[in-house]
Amino acid sequence: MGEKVTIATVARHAQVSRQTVSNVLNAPHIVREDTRQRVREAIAALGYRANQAARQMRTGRSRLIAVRIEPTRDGINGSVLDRFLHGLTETADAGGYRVLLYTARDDDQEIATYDALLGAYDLDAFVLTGTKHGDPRTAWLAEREVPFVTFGRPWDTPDAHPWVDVDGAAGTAQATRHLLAAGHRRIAFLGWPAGSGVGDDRRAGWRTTMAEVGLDSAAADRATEDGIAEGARELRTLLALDAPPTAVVCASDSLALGAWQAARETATDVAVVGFDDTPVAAAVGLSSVSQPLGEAAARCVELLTGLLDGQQRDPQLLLSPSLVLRHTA
Amino acid sequence: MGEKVTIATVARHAQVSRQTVSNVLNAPHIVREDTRQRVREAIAALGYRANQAARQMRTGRSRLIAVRIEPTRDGINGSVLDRFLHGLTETADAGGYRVLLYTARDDDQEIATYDALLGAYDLDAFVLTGTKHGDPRTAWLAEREVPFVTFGRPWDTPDAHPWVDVDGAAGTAQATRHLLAAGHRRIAFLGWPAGSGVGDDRRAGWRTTMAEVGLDSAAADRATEDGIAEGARELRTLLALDAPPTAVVCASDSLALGAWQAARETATDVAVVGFDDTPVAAAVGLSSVSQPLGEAAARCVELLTGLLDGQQRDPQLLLSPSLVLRHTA
DNA sequence: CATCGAGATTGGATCGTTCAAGGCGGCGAG
DNA sequence: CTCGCCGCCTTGAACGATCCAATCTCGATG
Repeated sequence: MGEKVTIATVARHAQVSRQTVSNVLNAPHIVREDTRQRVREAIAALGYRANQAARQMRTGRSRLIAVRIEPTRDGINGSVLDRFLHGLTETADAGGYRVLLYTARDDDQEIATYDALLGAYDLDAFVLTGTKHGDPRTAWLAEREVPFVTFGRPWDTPDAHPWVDVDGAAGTAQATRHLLAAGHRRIAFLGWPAGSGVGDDRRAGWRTTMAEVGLDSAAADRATEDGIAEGARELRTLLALDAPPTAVVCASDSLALGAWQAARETATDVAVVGFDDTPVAAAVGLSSVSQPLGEAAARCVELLTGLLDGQQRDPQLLLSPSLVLRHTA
Repeated sequence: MGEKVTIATVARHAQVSRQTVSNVLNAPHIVREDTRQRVREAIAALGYRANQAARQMRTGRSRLIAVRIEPTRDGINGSVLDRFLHGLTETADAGGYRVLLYTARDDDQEIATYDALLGAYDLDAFVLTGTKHGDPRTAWLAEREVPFVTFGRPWDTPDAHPWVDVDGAAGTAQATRHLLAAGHRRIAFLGWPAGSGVGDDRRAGWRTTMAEVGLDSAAADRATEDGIAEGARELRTLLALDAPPTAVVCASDSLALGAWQAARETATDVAVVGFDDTPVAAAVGLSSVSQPLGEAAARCVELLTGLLDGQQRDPQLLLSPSLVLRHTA
């Protein structure tokens, strides 16, 4: 098996200088057609691959993008990350970038990791999944002018940095409209305590849709921590109302699954729609709002590569989820 | 913000040569105690971080490990990868390595990716999740002496390369013993068609355990493709037997979920145990055999770093799964 | 025919690190 | 006293790419 093929090997083989080979790779338009052709053939014949380390040392860019992989919190909602990562990797590959993983227990440690990765590997960019109010991580990155995109809107200052997100309100609105069309009038919402951007957004979609058709919603609005048991508990309180709901829109599949199980236990016919279209929803036949994760990932990468290659494009993007109907609604 | 800190900056600050700084980092024992101390202080004071690209160019090693992220096949079983990846990333970080992702549609493309990654990034090692009979990927890697570990045994030639795996037979055996202890005698197995190493292994655990207590198992052995519908279908055929089983051990949570649903529909009391302890199992309360994924990942990394740093250790490792009891068994 | 200039090509320097070889002072042995 | 060795440190070169400035080529032009 041959000794390693460098740019010099290619140059010799194609009877040109190193610089010409480099130009063919990085600025093809300034090389004469036939020369370019000859160099390309030599590259193919020798199986030459540019050494990233050498390129990186000179240019300071690594063509590496970092993403955090989280400790699979819940399990039921956690597996969403999986699909996102896959999309990210695929799109990045297509653009000549690679995806590097990192973990962190908290924000401070995550910032320390940024520092380490930037220092040692010259990372080109970061993708953050989810942001919260007053996120220290985005501030740190922005201050140092490190390119990054978040999957999830910044809830305080909408234009602070590039982001891609899925329109949660549109998702719950769609679910609510579907239930209305099916004849339901008393439609409840099962969500998280006010204060989380994502949760409030999902609640808003339901509330405004109800208001649009002149239905009052205040009494049928529930807020609780995420979880199956919590979903079941809240559904029972809803059923205890004078005018119990005939359908429930939920902020997560965990809550939806709990609600569905509770409804079935009490032999009550209640339509349920979850959120995220997790494997669990698919497995038990739960209708759910599905996020276009692959597309979201692709857009994140496109935004980043656009940023890195200098071409500015619209740095904010809101995607629409779709409703997956199964047998619970 | 300061200009970049290189090894030369540290050397000047500590009043030594570049090489001495390098030695403190890579071979501390050959540097005198007080000098070492002085250099370490300078490193800390300046916030120096070794530039990976430069190091890599010289040594040909990148401290990068690649893992394939799969296209989330089923969904129900797919989310296992997530936990494995997290464990991998965490352990790798601790050992000073980073994890790089890649995708591939088929074996040929995967091999092409190996080539590309090795050529451009000087990858140190690969982690493969799952192997099949006569896997071309392991052959390719072995031929080129690229370090790699598989999560999953090679079924043809057990000692061909380093691997970590979970003892599937032990898992189904444990499940079967649990059911026996609970008084069951007619215990069926719901698995995949013979020929897949993993599937045959899981079946064997059940069969030998049954044989040990003198119970015949042939009639209650079912083989089908993976899936919820398939699990439900097979359970119905089992219930149609003259002596229907009172319990079923399954090769996957998909099959188990299908079986459980079918059993409940027909109002038959059948104990069900799944395999993999997926989020779905947790959500619906399905008992399942749980693989120690975090530990498996950690061992994979340890094996690799051991290999890379020259110290040989036992290159094959079989971990024991554990039975998670919920309310289906 | 000499000159010009645009475009293509060339050689040298450079990025930050590690490797290979060599220097220097002190200690023990001949 | 001298030599050799050893421990500790320093110097020069190299890894493979890109950037920069200088040079070459060649057709067009005065």
